[in-house]
Amino acid sequence: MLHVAEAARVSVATVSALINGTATVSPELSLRIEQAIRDIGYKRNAIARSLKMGTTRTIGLTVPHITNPFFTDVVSVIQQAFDRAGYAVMLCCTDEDLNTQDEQIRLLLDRMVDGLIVARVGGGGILKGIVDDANVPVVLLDRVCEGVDTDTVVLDNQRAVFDAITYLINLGHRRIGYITGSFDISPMHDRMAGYREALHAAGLPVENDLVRFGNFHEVDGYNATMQLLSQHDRPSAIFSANNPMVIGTMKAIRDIGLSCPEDVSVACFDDFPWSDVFQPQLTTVAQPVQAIGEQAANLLLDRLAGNRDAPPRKLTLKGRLMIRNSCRPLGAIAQTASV
Amino acid sequence: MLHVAEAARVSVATVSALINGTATVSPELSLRIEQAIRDIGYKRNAIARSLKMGTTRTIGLTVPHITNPFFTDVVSVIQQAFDRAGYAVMLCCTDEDLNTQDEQIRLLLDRMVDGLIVARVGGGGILKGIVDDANVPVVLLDRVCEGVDTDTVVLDNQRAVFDAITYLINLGHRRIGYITGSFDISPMHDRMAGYREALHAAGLPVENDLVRFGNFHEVDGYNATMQLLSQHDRPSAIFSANNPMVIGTMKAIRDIGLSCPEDVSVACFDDFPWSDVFQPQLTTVAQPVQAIGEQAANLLLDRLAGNRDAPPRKLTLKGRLMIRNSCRPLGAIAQTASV
DNA sequence: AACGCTAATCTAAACGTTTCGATCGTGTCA
DNA sequence: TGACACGATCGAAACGTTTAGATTAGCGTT
Repeated sequence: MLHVAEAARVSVATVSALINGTATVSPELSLRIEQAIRDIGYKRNAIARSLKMGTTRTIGLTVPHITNPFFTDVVSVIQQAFDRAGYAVMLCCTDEDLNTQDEQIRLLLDRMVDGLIVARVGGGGILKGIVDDANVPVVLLDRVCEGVDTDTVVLDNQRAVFDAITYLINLGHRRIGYITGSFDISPMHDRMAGYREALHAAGLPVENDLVRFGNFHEVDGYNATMQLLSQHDRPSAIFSANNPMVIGTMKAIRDIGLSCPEDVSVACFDDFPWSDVFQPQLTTVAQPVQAIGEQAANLLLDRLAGNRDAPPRKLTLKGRLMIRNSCRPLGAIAQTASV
Repeated sequence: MLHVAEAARVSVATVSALINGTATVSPELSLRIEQAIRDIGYKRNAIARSLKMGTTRTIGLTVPHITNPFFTDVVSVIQQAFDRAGYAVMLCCTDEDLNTQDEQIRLLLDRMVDGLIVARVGGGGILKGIVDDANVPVVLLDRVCEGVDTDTVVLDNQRAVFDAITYLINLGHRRIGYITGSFDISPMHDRMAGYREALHAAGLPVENDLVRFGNFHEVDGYNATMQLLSQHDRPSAIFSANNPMVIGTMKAIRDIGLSCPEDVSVACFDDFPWSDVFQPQLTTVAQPVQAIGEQAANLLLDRLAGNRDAPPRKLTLKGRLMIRNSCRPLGAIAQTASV
């Protein structure tokens, strides 16, 4: 900028005024300055600007896994929204690990991001402190956090799973296996509640033998399914509360010599673009990824636009059961409803 | 930092020296300073540091689509690598659009990223100028760029497709449809060359009717496949040069009332985690995503470590044909090789 | 006792912006 | 004609660091 000012024989203040339109500068000088900018190929240094202005026009976004199509879709939508608003996005993967998450958040804060969207992992961590400091606005995505009072976008997980399990029950299933991730994160907790609620509503018992834990990876789904299917009285249906794990479930069913949906019905959380066309076509709970991403972006953009003191807003969106052919009717019902 | 210095009754220079270990500071002052840092909860401002140091320890990464699992996987690996090295990653999606890409790159450069990894789109743009300026190191990923001479990691696309098409030919297929993206980007060009080469090697003609263009989206694959299959002499096999389009291909096959592999064999580029278990199990060309990501990261990290003047390094990796059951033997061969 | 050496610490300039307040013509009005 | 307002421009401080070079104190040598 100094060089531009010299070349145009004006002060840096005038150059800045012209660039930002913060003061009127005469047509004559404007011309000279613009010429100098072109000649020199000047580009404003955003770092210096950030330092002075105290804002980076950058937000931080952390997700547990970037290879999970659900997060990918949401990230994509958020990206586009902030892109339109002239913000850059720093994306971090926390790998479902609390320490990593804390580290990433610290990194982002050090870099003076203007806001944070967090699909958090685990319980605790530095998140609460950051939200309470209220210095940078935080939006929680997909996963709420007890004691952390800030803008939030979540799914009505309990209801979504309730619907899915009820669907299975209506098909005649009585022993329904359930594969969950750690209850540390709210969706897993709420989804489990949906499972229980549906069973209760149908007068069915919640059997510990039918619930298995996994850590969000394909291999965990595989192991959990193996355990479920090795039981003497194996479940006739399995619901996977998390999408990467369902691949493992399908592999386990195959490896054990069974097939879906003939021997075992399967449904899971999160939809896939290919679910419609490959067999079995998975029955899934589809999340409104577009809406989730947009709402999260809007909440944060609103805070960034200056609306700092509004009370925390909690948005709850509805999932949608996508019925396909991976669940088969059982018993008497099979006669009439078979595909 | 000023506050810390005052609280510890030392100069800011001493605080800086302690934090960075750039000079020895007495145990006594160290103690006082550390105490003050804790009391105040001081965090070094990375922006101010960047301004002074001329380095942000942040790199820019642009990909055409973040929802494409191939890029997702690669991004994930790159992320981890830079994470380990203490760098942050700014991820941008260019949406397969040259203008967007130029804008994103400018944005990243304004923010003083230390390096750039680009899975570029289209031809031309500002990329060449940036590489030639040699101010910030650039690594090209997945897609080379004529006239842009810099570090590159690509697949041997021609060979990979040659192998896949040859496999189809060996199964007895003679009319093989081919769905490609725009030749603006090198992989599409090279993959097409592999298609031609394989046909030539087998003494088969390259028929224009069998080649269709799409723009990397599912719907493009759908339309292209519809056209291919509506021909009077329809192909017995279809190869999709790009992974999102293959979903469209499968949908078109279904919608037109045919099935895979009975009526039409299908193979495509890029592997999926679910290919192993859903039917038909797609025969694919798997890219070594882990290696691609790691190599790209290493190339850039090496430049960032100071190795600036080494001549551009071009890495070419090999794809691997994953044979599953989406392609069926045709004619005489069918007798012996049928699954 | 004067000197030099070393280690510890500090002062102040710099990085590239933005912005407040000052300055300087110029034209208007009483 | 003098006072005044106004528009255009500028000088300089500030943002929070790093760092070169200055300063100081302590200590062993001669």
